[in-house]
This record gives sequence, structure tokens and C-alpha cells, in this order.
Amino acid sequence: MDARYDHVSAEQPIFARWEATGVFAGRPDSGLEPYVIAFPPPNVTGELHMGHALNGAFQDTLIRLRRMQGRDTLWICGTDHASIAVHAVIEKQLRAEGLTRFDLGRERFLERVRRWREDTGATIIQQLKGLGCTLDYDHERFTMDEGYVRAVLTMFVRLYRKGYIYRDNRLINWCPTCASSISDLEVRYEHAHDTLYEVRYPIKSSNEFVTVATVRPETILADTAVAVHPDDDRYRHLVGRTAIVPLVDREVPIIADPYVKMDFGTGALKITPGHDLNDFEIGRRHGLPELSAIGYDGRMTALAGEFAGLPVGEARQRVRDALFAERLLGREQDYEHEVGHCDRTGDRIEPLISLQWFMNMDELAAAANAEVRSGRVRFIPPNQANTYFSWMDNIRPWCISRQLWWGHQIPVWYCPDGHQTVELDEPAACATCGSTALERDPDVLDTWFSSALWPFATIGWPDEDDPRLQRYYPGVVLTTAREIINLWVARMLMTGIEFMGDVPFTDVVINATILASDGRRMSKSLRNGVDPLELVASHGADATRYGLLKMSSTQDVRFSEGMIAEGARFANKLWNAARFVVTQADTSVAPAPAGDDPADCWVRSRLAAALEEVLRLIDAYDFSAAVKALYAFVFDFCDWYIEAAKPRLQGSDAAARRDVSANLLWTLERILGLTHPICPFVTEAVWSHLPGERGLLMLEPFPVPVAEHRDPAAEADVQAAIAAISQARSTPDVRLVLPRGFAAAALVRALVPRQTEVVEDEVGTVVIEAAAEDPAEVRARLEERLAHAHAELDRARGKLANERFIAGAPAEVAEAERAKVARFEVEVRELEERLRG
RNA sequence: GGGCGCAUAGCUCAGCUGGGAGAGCGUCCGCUUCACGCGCGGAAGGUCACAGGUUCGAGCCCUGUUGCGCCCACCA
Repeated sequence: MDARYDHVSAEQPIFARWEATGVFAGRPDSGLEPYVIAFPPPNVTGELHMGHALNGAFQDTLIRLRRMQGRDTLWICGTDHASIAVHAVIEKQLRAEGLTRFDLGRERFLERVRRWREDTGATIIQQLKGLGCTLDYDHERFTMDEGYVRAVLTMFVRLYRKGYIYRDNRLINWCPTCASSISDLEVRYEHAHDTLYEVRYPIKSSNEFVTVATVRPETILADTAVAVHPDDDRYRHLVGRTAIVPLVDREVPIIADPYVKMDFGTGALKITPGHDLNDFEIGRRHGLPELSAIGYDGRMTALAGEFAGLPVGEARQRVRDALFAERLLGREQDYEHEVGHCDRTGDRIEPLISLQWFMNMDELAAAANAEVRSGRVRFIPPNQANTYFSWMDNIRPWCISRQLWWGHQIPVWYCPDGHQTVELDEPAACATCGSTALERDPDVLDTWFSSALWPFATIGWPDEDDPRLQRYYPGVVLTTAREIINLWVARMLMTGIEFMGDVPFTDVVINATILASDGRRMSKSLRNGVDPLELVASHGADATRYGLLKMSSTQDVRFSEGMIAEGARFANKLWNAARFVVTQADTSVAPAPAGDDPADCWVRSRLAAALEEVLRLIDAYDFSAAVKALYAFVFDFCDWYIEAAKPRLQGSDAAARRDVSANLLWTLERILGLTHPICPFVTEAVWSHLPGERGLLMLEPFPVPVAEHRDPAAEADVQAAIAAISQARSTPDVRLVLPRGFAAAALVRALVPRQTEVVEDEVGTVVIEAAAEDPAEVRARLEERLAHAHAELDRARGKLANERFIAGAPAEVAEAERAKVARFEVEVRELEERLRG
């Protein structure tokens, strides 16, 4: 064994050995209790970023631990076809060639997508292997696999027949570059500086005007009403009258609707159902016509008359000028607000009326809500459920159709008469009129529609007899990022309940977001990101896992490479501890809890406590605290137990040598087992160097808590001795007060500095004195300690003298204060004596 | 605009139901080169963002202020 753990040469071969076992695929015939994690399938376009790496480390740690604990673990591997994201990539390539997807046509475009996917491959899967993740790679799923497509279409057909899915003309978010609708959750709002224009609308058959405010004067051309608040005295007399829309001279009613805010703008609102969501809803309430002045290409339509064909931005300016010329333009004020942009292309979103497929989620959401409110599904941390409830409690119809080509094409066929036939497979004839001239709906489904059934479509659904479905549904835990609670988590809950009759998992763990070191979100454009692959290359997969898990305690955490470096030191420490045991201990003895020196009892007790603690923390998904507890124990083992073992291994007492060797081996084995889920590579590497015939550590049973070795008294004694010895190693005149018998203990013999003299006194304490030192310095130090002791004593006595403290403080707190008084009284007496002497 | 959260040592962060301010890294001092210099021991370093309040007692509870982050959101 080299003096340093070399992750570069160690990791690849170890992973190959793991893969060869085939256990990643689960052990369906083992009779073991299943443990399933739903893996969030990354986009095929994806590269492993920090969020994936954290989530991968998190889930793999759980999977490995449960596997060692004797569960039949399954962690389905796969990727998402990422409809709109892939479109963005390919269409960008096409633009560079001066083309659009429409130049290629549907078939050639899809061919190009498939070719591109073959070329780039799912690199992210390879990257997950590099992190050590034990996903079921042999049964990798893809949301465009044949079976998966069938599952998606089945869901569509069933929900259609249930009446949840329907086609409607509604206002949707339109991205002109994508040439498609996008979902509410794909709209990003950005701050914008615009102008708020006041525009005067003449009132028919009068000299009056009503003045409205708008940031989008070009939409005036599609206005179909003016609205005021029903209680607004300024306008009450106008309700029911007719206003004339400027420039187009359209006569529109003046209506009253409580949505209008009296105190905003002029208190009068122009209503454009075709280009504004609120107006759309007001329009539906009042039965107003829905006109479109803006087309799907982002230009003005024929309705816009002289402005037809102009891009929206230009039309706005021209309309403004025309209004000015007609003296209908009022004040123009600077106005700041949030404007929706397409998450993928950055285009400004145009709300447009469009014939689309929608999904009503009211009932599904109510059922999913109930499972969270009842506690059957819990969010960790619990307050993250607020995000979920705020969306679910106000659920709106979901526009599920996209005017894209890469994705699941909607299984609806239209005959020339416009009848809809909804079938899984292409029907021979129209179900209504029997026409055979059928045309399939060209649109595809929103990517998240297919993601929503990931937990069961990956294991056989809709084939309800598939044994995997019986065995591996429902899973246990989902760990993911905060931003997809609604996009994905909520929808999986809904579909799971609807189609499987049960939720797909009961624990939803929302991971920390790892921010860049500047405190902002890591992003390509800010160039503040850190590549996890570089961390794996430079520090090792174990170090990266360790560091990410340790960082992940709060909701948002700044990335710090120091944590990763700590992980590397930790791995190296383990490696070298093992190297010591292998080279210095008697490896012919069997590993066993042996030896009854205080140090032996202490290390076994600490191990038992660490096992219990780390396990409890992982069960609670507090990986950061688990890593800390593990680190503390491993370093205690190395710095104190191994050090104390040295003289006993080298001494002439053969029995002691055997005991210490057995104890070292036994403890080390358990440390490796406990550490393996977090740092799988180094522990596996070390394991193979230990004496004896060794299989894979990955398949070893988890070292069950060894509670019978708990010995709090020994722990307390040795911990106190360690503190005292530590002090002695830097402060030569310190007086050690150790339990009786410690002068002979391996710990003390091994660790006190050579130049100190060890004396056991008659009351069972050990005194370590410096050989020689400047008396003035000794005196000064003693005086300092005396002053401190006096101060502590006074404070404690003061508290005890306070009646309200005695009345209000818990008994143990008061007791602690009394103990403190006693302790410092002794210390003061001793210090005064030494200063006199 | 709403929700969640953060402000504690030079840095990154712990501090459970209120009861003697912590860890790792960094710095400095000492030790050690026979597992590991990616080592061992120690020390210095903090008005716990600010202002009020409750309490015998507040980093922790309440109110407000300031700064920051993330998520969500249909106010012209």
C-alpha cells in the first residue's frame, strides 16, 4: 500500500468490479424487502452539474446503505427526452446554418435529433458512474422508449375518457422562437422598464372620454371592452354605454367588473381578451369576443389594419405615434414591472388565443393534496410543503400540447368533419362518422406530462401484471431540487394516485441549493459555476461526495472547495489507518472486540455510539450531520486509539499484542462498513487490502449497532484523560486529574510527552510535571488561572443566591451550577496552595 | 406582490424543546519524520446584522429595521 490513497488509479477498476456483480439491477427473487428510489431522469441534453452531483451522492448513499442493510434496492436509471430543451439545442444549430426546423420538415428534423442523440449519447450517465452511483444501468429507460411512449399515450387516452383532458381555445403562453405554447412553469419573469401610456377612448354619442392606462398600446387594436369597478363613482354613469376604440373605431361596451382596481392607473381598464390573461378571464365572464391583433409569428395580424405585418415592438411605437396624432394620447410615465420570458429562448412571451389541449387537474390535485395533508407523504424539511400547497390549492388547467415535433405525438385523429377520435393506436376510421380520411394531431405533449408517470412507467406500467410493478411500487423516497416541486413532484403524486391507487413515495426530500461562492446561483452566463467532474478528477469521487453531503445542511449553501478537500483528507486518513493496521498489527488473529485497557473499552464504546448516531442521522436525511459525526469518530480512532496501540503492538507482552491487533481489525472493519455508503471507493480499496479472503465491501452486511459495547463511564474517563493529556502536550506544568489506574493505561503511557514525569498520587490522580521551567512564568500562568477560577466561582454563586433562578431554572441546571461551585472551590484552593508553595 | 430561508470566528457553516459561544479550513506556537506533512497537540480570534420587547436568564421566543439568496406569482 502506498503512503497516499490514489483515487485516480483506484476508482475505475473498483467500479467495474461492482458493476460485474449485477446487484445494481435489484434482486427481485431474493425475498428481501424492496427499497426503491425514484431517480429524477436528467435531460438527454444534460451535463452533470452541481445539483445532479449532490442529488446523486445523496441517493447513492441511501441506496448503498439500504443494500448493505439487506434490502432489495432498486434505483432506476434513465433520461428524459426533454422535448423543448432539445428543440432549443437543435434549432440553434440550424440557425447557425441559416435554417429553421420548418425548412427541414418534421421527419428530417426528427432524424437529426436522433442522430444528434446518438453522437452525444447520454454522457450524464457516464458521469454518474464516475461519482460511484449504483443506478440500474442495465435497464436504462428513456422517456421516448417504445414502452414508455405507450405508457404516456395510455395516460392521455384514459384521462381523456375521464373528461380531464379536453381541447379548447384559450389564452396560452406563446414563444415566437419556439413557435409553440409553453407552460406557466416555463415562463421566467424579468424586470423590465417600459412606459405606461394613458389613452383616451371617446364615449359614443357624447363629448366624454374614458381614459385607460396600458403598457401595450398595440393591443388596443384587439380591445373588446373597457372595464371599471362596479363601486367606482367616477365611472358609474358610463357603465352600459359604448366606447370607441381609437384607431380602429370599434364600438365596445363599458362593463363593470370587480377585478378592476380603482386605485391603479385611471381606474379604467381596457379589455383585450386575446392578449392578456386577466382580460381573457374577464372576457369569458362577460361573453366578450376574443380578437387577435398579434400572430404566432410575433407580428401584427390583418386585424391591425395599417399596422399589419409589423413586429410587435415596432407596432407599439407606431400605434403610440398615431394616438398622439389623433390627440388621444395622455400622459406617458416610466413604468417598471415584470415581463414573462421563455425559459429556453429568452423571448418575450406573447399571450395568445390558441386551440390547445388542456388538462383539468382539480380532482387529481385534491387527492394528492389530501395525501400530504394527512402526513402519508411528508416533505423534508416540512416547510417546503408550502410551495406545494400554494400551487396545488390554486391549480389551473394545464396546457399540455406543444407545437413541437420532438416528443410524444398526441394520440388524436381528426376526420375532415372535425370529429375527434382518441385511440392508443391509429384508428381505421373516425369513431363518429366512419370517415377513413384521418389526420393525426401534429402536436406533441409537454415534457412534464411524460415525466409525471416516471415512477411506474419505468417498471412496466400500463401492463398491470408486470411483476416489477407489484414488487417495486410504491417506492420510498424522492430527493430533488426545490424548483421542480410543482413541475414534477406534485404531478407524480397526482398520477400515482390516479393510476396506481397509491402515492409513488412517502418521503420527499428537498435538497439544498449549492450556490456559487459569490452567493448567487451557479449559472453559465455568470461564469461562477464549479464543475463537479473537475472535483472528481482532482479530489476524487469520495471526496466530492463527502464534501457535497457535508455542505448540504441548509436550504442554500455557498460552495466551498475546502469541504471537498476535507473529504480527500478524510479518505487519505482512512487509507493510512488501514495501512498501519495491515503493516503493524498481527494480522493472523481474527478481528474481534478484545482488550480491556481503558483505551480498548473507550474505542469500542465510541464506535457503538458513532454507528448509532450516523445511522440515525442518515435515516433523518441529515447527511451533513452524519458526515460530521463520522469524521469525528474516525479521527478519534486514528489520533488516540492507534497512537495508544503503538507501544502495545511493539511491546513484549504477546497477549496484549494479540488483543490490540484483534481490536484494531475489528474496529477498522466496522468503520469501513459505516463509511462505505458515503465514500464507497476508498473503503472498497482498503477492504481489499485487509487480511483474509475478502469479497466486496459493497455486499457486506451493514455493521449493526454494537450497543453492548457502550460504556459511558469509560468514555467519560478517557475523554477527560484525552483532554488533560492534550493540554499537557503544550503546557508542561499542567496538573492532570485522572481516574485511578490511568497511570498504567496504554493511553497515558503512549501519549504523555517524553520529558514529563508521570507520578501516581495517593488519591488516585496522576501528576505530570515539567522537568524544569522559569518559575516566574509558571507563577504568572497559575495566577491567571486563579483569577479565572474566582470569576467563574463568583458567577455561579451569584446565580445560586438568586431566588428567582432557583425557582425558575430546571433542577439539572441548578445542579450543574452547584457542581461548578464545588469544582472551582477545589481549584481555587489548589491553585492558592501551589502559589504559596 | 407572495412564500421559504439566511445574516454567529478571516472563510464555509453547526448550535435540538431558552440555562456555561462551537467545528472544519486559514493564521500563529510547539511536537513529530518507524500509518498519514493531505500528520499530532495547543493558542489567538466573536457587541451571535441592527433596534426594541418577553424572561431570573435570549444566538435561540415576539415586534420592527437593514442587507442578501432562492422559489413562486395573471394587477393594466
